[in-house]
Amino acid sequence: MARYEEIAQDLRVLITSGEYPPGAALPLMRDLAEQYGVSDITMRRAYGLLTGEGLIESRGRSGTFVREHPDRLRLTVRTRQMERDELGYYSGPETQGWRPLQLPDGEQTQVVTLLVPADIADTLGVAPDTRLTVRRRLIGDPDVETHRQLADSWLAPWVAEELPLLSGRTGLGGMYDRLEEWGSQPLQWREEISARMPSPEEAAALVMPSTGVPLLRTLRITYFAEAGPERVAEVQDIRMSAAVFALGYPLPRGESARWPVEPATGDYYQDPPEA
Amino acid sequence: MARYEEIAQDLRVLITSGEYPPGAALPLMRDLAEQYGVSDITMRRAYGLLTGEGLIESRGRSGTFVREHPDRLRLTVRTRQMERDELGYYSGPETQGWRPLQLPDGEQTQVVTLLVPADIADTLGVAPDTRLTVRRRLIGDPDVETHRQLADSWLAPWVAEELPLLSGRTGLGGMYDRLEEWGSQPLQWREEISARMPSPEEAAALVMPSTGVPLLRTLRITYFAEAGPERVAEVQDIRMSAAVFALGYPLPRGESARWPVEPATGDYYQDPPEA
DNA sequence: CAGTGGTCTAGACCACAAC
DNA sequence: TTGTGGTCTAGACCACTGA
Repeated sequence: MARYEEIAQDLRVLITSGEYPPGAALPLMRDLAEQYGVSDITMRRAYGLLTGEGLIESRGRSGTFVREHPDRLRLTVRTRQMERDELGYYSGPETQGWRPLQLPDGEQTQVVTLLVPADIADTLGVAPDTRLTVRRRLIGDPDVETHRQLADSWLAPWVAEELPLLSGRTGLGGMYDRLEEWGSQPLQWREEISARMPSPEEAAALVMPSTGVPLLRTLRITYFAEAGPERVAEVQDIRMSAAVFALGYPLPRGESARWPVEPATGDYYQDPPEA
Repeated sequence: MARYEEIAQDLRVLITSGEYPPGAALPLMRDLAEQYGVSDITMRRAYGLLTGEGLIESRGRSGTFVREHPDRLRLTVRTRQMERDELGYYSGPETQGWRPLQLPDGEQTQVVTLLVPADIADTLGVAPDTRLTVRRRLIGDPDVETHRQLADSWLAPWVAEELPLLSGRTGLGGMYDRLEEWGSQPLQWREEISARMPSPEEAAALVMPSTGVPLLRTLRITYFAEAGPERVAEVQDIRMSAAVFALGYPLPRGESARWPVEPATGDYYQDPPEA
């Protein structure tokens, strides 16, 4: 084990045992380096390791502290609201005050053409290197800056072709109604939850550290399945800080619904970074 | 922006634009350092940043590569099986071959007394610094070393007192039946999903990198609610690599079930690291 | 203005991978 | 054997925080 790993391990024990409780200040890097008889840089690596694990955080030039575990918002999906609403996010009493926020470019809704993330391409049934139009929104609590979610809506090409829905004043809520009329069958929804590290842009938009805290990601999939094989109409990609949110699902008693379980592909972020 | 961040950004663009596709080898650190006219260490930091984001990985001494996104297993819970089964994990056709694996100490089931993670203490209704007995298992596919889940079962103190269940040959499956008899009401289940970075021990047990890939975490909560306020009997803490697993939930049509939504507390790993 | 973390360099040695 | 990433050091300067 490398020296910096040993030191990190020492600190880990002190932190998880409660010696340094959440919020406590850690010793100065310089002091500890001297104590251990290692160089500045080696000590920094030890601290860096723990930062990457989400155990500690350095606050600018005022010290290094044990990370507090903030309360997490437990969110549940409400299907009925989803059917009416055009906002792609989790709702409930705790999200009453939520509204669209400004994206980095100053808009509330951004419509751009991007490379489709690998797992969404897979779900939509398009080639992995396809570019599609995506509708992006940032939604959250204007008063609590960390309570926000970034939501992308990807429409299947056949939907975009069949229905002139994206334009004008037809919200997504209206779209679901129209789709059901058009397909003469009810839509179904499912969600697939995963996690990965955020891109710098995502971290900035969601006001979360870009290291130590993962992104919790929900793919909300809208599809027809009643007649014949599954036909995916839309995939919403909802991203939020895993330090701030937890997602809840009731488990119905008895046999739960199932769907095809072919392996999904993973993804990593595909947003075009500003070069 | 620091020099190493600029360089990382350059590489990010090359990777997400497909210039360096998944699996491709990145230039040697030494070469790039020379090209950019920076020191070795600065270039290492740039690479380290991208590693922490999960974009690239270095394979020992054979080079640095763009991370492949492996197929993710999409898992669904089957409630019926859960009622019968004593194994705390997600099941379905793709987990047919799964069985208990050996924990680092060589056992299949480890029963130890540990500090309760903050969010589980909260759910169980015990003080944050309580120590409780936990039953730990590692379950997975013996043939695919990354297909594994680490599951801890925490019993509420009142359950441990009321029923002599932990000992002997009474599995958890049996426990649920007995609990329902005892309480003369059906048990209910819900799941709360979150993510955080793994501890080194968790990363080792789950055969995942300890950096760049988050841990996907499910709290499966067993409780009585029919008569009076909610009474939590057990919390299972199921952890898996977010690069390998995604969790799926069907959304029932209409009003979905709800439960109390007080903020949950966050957690970080509390396992006793070997000092 | 002192304290503290952030960045950067030049140079060195090691250990394992792949041939 | 060579290539490659991993680790470590001593020393320096910067920039923001907070008294």
